[in-house]
Amino acid sequence: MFSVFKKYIESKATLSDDEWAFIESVSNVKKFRKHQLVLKEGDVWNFHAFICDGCVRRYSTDADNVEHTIQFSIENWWTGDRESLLNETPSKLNIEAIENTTVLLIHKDDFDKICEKIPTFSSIISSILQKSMNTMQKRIQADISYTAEEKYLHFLEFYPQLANRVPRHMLASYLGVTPETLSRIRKLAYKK
Amino acid sequence: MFSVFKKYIESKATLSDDEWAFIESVSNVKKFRKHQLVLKEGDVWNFHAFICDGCVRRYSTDADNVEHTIQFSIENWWTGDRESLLNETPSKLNIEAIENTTVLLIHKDDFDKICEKIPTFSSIISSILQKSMNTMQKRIQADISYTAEEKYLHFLEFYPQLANRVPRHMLASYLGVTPETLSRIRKLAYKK
DNA sequence: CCATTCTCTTGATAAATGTCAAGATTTTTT
DNA sequence: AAAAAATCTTGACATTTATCAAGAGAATGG
Repeated sequence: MFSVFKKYIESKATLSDDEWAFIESVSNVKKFRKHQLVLKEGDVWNFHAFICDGCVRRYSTDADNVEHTIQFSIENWWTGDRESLLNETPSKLNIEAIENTTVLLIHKDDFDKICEKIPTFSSIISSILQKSMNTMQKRIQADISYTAEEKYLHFLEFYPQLANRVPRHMLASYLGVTPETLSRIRKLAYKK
Repeated sequence: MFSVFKKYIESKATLSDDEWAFIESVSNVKKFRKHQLVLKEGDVWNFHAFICDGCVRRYSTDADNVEHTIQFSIENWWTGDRESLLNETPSKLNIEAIENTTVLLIHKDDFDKICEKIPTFSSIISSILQKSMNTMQKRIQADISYTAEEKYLHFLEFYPQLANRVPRHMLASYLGVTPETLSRIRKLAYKK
């Protein structure tokens, strides 16, 4: 599964064999069954995590025990809890495999070493961060501007692969509506 | 006004006189009157922008000409349009001074040079980016989890300085509700 | 393959928020 | 200081979304 990661990085820049050897030496490939937690609320998150295969969702649980899905991540995306990673505080999030999933984990200390040793890698990562910020900003824009129906259609447009892959009640919690509302929206959208 | 920026950076790390001289040589301090646009939709944004004094808001305008405030930034924060900066595409956003505002602008090419020459600076910036991502994520969580009233109270809690500084209709558009709804929420919140 | 559990949909009703219109208040301009 | 413009609030009503309850449908485990 390391090859998936290698292919992903090499689509952005070329690294030497030595560099790859180092990266591989600090990489851990771990498999999670559907429903297993990659990160459990309360634990400190110490990794950078790349999805080689499968699908996970990041979510928080509110005072009424309702789950709110912050993000879905599929193969060739990253996941994790940046807040816990950065501040070394217990995470307030859960990350759950919603399919059988293979994750490549690199401990943050090792990750920092890679970035130090390999400036190319470092700049790839920073460009990924930038893109990820753009994505988050678009999400915020959608959240404050759109009606529930518009949010759903927007999601379909931007993540068509995901719409059929994630359970609907999780999609509802991602969009910030109840499953019932999503169900009704879908019914209306079909008619059009 | 350069001193404000210097003080901000020096609260995080120390740079040499030479390094400061270089940074200052590529910095542009620009003043904006209340209501003036720092960035106009359609223009390409080429800068990194630090607010020395004042307050701006970043907003988009939707198909019905309704404005949606994405973020407020005051002194000691950054502003700009990362998407336009990164992709060199016309911006879809406006940035408006909502007070008389002083901004320190550094052209992206110069900014990249600073980061190359001064690794300390570069790592300060990347840690700021990380924090900013955490903030955005919390915003997303609030947007999908909270009722309008909770969003307002949450805003008061996290940005007490801002609540009295920004016009209410802009705050409403930041929270994703109409000015009328915000007005009613405030009335209820007082009673409690 | 059946039973159980989980997920999705539908209906009835309640609650939250939006829309439109008008008046009060504040700010800006002259 | 007065007039004009912009902002904020309030009321009546419409629309959207949530809640609760029930049943249909799908996935899961023995």
